Amino acid sequence: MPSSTVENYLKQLYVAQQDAPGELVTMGRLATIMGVVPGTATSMIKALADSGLVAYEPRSGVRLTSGGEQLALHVLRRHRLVELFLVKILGLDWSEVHAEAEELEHVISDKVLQRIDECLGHPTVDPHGDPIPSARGQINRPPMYSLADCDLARPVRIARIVDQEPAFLQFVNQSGLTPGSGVVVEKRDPIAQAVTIRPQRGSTITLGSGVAAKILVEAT
Amino acid sequence: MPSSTVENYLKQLYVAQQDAPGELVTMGRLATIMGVVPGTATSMIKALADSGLVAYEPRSGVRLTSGGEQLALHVLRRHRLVELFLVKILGLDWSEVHAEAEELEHVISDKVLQRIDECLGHPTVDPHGDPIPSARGQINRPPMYSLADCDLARPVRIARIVDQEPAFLQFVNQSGLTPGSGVVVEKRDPIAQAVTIRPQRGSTITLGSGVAAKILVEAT
DNA sequence: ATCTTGATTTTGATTAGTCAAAATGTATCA
DNA sequence: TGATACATTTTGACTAATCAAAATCAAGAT
Repeated sequence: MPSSTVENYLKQLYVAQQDAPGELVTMGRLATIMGVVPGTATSMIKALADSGLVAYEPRSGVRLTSGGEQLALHVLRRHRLVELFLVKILGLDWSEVHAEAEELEHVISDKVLQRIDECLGHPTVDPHGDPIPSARGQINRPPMYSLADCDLARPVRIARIVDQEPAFLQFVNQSGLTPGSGVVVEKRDPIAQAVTIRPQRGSTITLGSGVAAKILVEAT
Repeated sequence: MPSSTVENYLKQLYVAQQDAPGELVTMGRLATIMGVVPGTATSMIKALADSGLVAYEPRSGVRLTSGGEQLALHVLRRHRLVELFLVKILGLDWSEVHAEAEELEHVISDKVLQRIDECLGHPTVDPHGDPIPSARGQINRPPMYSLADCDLARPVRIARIVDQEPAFLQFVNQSGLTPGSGVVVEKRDPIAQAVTIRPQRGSTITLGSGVAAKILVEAT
């Protein structure tokens, strides 16, 4: 059984790899993500490499092996199913479940996970719209546009929020931009780095383009 | 935040103290319960004593302080609410939830615990009949007789099973002796150390007195 | 009063995960 | 081609929790 620490390194490596597909994750980046000093990341990665979970290339970076990826996906599955469970069954708030799941993901047994999955009807996305890997580690990641790059004037549906900060999620909530809700991008001003949108319900809002890029949409 | 290890020591000290009220728990006993060598128990207890969670008397034993007891009760509350939750909401089997709760009890936040508690309607006993401490650390422990010492021929109700072994609990299940079910003790043979009982539904069974002592009952 | 026995405590080592700070590489810029 | 800047790795130290084995203590038996 991998420790919680190992599970966290693998999980974070997985999501870091998604951001820059094909590239190695540098030690500096990994250390920042994990909140440790770079030397700690180096020694941890060497241990993970010895267990065959990552491929480590000294002085250039690290990448998950397929074994490491399977484990990472399993952790991610637990995390996301737990999040949805906390929202749907226990009625916790959208914005706070990430932190809770961060702990629970390491102690949920396969049996409990299976019950949770059944109880939720084998869902495919969590409350933030993040895809839930299948029990066999399959994950489907349909290409998506964000409010920063989708078509103008065409109605779209919010599909995913790529930020787990409670404060940010609360803002998203109050602006009527939760996954599932409809919205139209009215205009973009590249100089002002601003995106003006009209939610289906709620008044017109202008977002900075950094924020707009964290809100993914799909065609209605 | 106390570590899982600390929480486990406190929890086990609490239950060990219940078995022999007023007495100190010896290092040997504690070591056996925790599955560590005696020296480990000694050094752990010294650390707990430094944090004010236990009162340690070298070479004679240890007892929880009131602070340590509050913490232990909090852990026990989480453990037992989680057990009931797993049975009632997720439909897990009676006999297997102890092991699951053993892990979950250390990572359930106050907020989640509160939702679980509400969701179950503020229950007072877990699936094995063990009392659930209140949020303020109150616990009511009504005096109880067991099948080994209650009145003969008087109908009683099974209230609590004092053993968490899955195999034992499955036996209890199959014998129709789950908490809530009715039973009559027909006779006891002190020489054979045997107790013969007739469950309300199910056929007459004879138990060894050690086993009978682990099944607590209350008047119907 | 001394011996023996068995529990308890102490000592020294180990593992996982971490940090601080020194040492080393690498890449870029002049 | 250096020199410099910055990332990376190494080294040494620390904490929590543990074990093995030696040392110590307390009590009862002789």
